[in-house]
Amino acid sequence: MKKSKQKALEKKGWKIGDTQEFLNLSNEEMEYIESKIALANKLRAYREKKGLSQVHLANIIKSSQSRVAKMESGDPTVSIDLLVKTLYALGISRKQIFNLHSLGQ
Amino acid sequence: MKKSKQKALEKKGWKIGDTQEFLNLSNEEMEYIESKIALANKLRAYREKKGLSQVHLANIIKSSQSRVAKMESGDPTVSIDLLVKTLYALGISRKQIFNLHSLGQ
DNA sequence: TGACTTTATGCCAGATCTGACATATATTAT
DNA sequence: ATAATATATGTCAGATCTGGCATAAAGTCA
Repeated sequence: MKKSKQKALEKKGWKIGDTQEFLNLSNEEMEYIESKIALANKLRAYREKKGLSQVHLANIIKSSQSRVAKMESGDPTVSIDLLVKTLYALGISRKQIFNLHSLGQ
Repeated sequence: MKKSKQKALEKKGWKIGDTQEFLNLSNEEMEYIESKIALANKLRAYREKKGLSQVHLANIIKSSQSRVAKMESGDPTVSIDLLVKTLYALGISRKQIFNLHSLGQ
């Protein structure tokens, strides 16, 4: 893993510890973190595409501007659940987020 | 929404309330619940494909059999985060779960 | 049948997440 | 430059989630 990437993640608030510990981040952990960051990027892109401010989006989902900022920055205190719920609130479809088949109803 | 679907969700522990309230479940809420159930189904399919019991999987991810059972049944007390982390622990790739582009590193 | 394995359900203390607030730092327009 | 708007960061009480335990129910096999 590149040092630049470590710096980027640490800046986002992920407590990595020393380099040794960082290098030992398991693939699962990296996949999870990168999933969150990718969802965060998707959220920001959609919000901006709709011309909404973070305050406006916060009102729509009944949250706060600070939480929206944290969602979009990939803050470790934000769950994938919150990101997914927010993307749905913006009108994104399930197929646009997940590679999941229908429930076969 | 079909009555049969309501029954199925209520059996899983989703507190829907009366029919009126159920009918008012927003699209976002339905998308969210169905996303979780789809991930739950995916998890069970992968675990069984690998020939693992819930106990074995619980050991791998350092959790408990009961939590694995709840994950696979779409229990409301299980987060998408936990489902995603568990899928990654089983070796599923990000692309297999999300329609997300790489972070462009 | 009954022993054995697996999965499901209920519960709870401790851990994590959330909304909200305050405040700081951009960014934009004049 | 400075006012106005937008975004970022820190904190915390209350809400939600998690692992683990106990126990029930369901499935498997001799």
